[in-house]
Amino acid sequence: MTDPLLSALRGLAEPAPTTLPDTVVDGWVRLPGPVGDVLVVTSSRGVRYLRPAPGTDDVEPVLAGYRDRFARPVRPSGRVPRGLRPALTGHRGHPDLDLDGVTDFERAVLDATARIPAGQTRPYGWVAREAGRPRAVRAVGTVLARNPVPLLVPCHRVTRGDGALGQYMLGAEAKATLLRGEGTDVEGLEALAAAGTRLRGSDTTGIVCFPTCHHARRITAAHRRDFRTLDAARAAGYRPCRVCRPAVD
DNA sequence: TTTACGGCTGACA
DNA sequence: GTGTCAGCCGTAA
Repeated sequence: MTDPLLSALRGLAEPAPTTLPDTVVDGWVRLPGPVGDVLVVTSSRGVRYLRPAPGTDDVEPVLAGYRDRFARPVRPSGRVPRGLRPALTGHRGHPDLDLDGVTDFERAVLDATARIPAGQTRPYGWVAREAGRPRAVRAVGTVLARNPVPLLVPCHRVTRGDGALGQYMLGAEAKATLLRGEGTDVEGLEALAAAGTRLRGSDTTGIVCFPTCHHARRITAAHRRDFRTLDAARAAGYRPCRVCRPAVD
């Protein structure tokens, strides 16, 4: 005679049956991404997790990482959330995200990062300020290092304060590749960093921006003024751009 | 409760 | 210009 409880417990160790509703079990799918295949885990509410896919078919280490972090079961799924493919191929597309379980600070950091337009970059310090903790710059790096959904929350657009690209979960080279793919002039950024330029203003408007700000890029060479610090720009009579917000006024 | 740890930053040699 | 150090701060163990 079989003990029903033992039998049920044994069932827990088996792969989740495909008849389980999506609200209980999350599903993973492998998709091509801008720097190689990715594994994406989705709940009924949206994308929860994205990581580089292993070179082999053995996806178990990635799934184990997911279970460890979220304590939720996951099974293969053919379902691709709306907007995910376009988001991964550089087109407009914003799949729903399920950021359940992240702390308030983490959410604020991810939200701020998600507001950085494609083709532009912002420093860690900017993210910290936008997240409401201007001094938690280092902690922003920690949060982004464990971004559950890189590429979708574009942490590759967050750079060091001096303009250097900085580190990235998928490697510094991937960071540069992703930025180039979005039309960012990476070499130009590095040249600015080397020159100590952090802000760029227009002497016709008296406004300073981050160099990648859409407004900064329209300033003609004759009217361009580069600054090393915001204080220097202010001393010269410039005010921060209200779009890229190098500072709050 | 305490400690250690980072995708950082600014100051100083 | 480059290298080092201390400070910073939210998490996880």
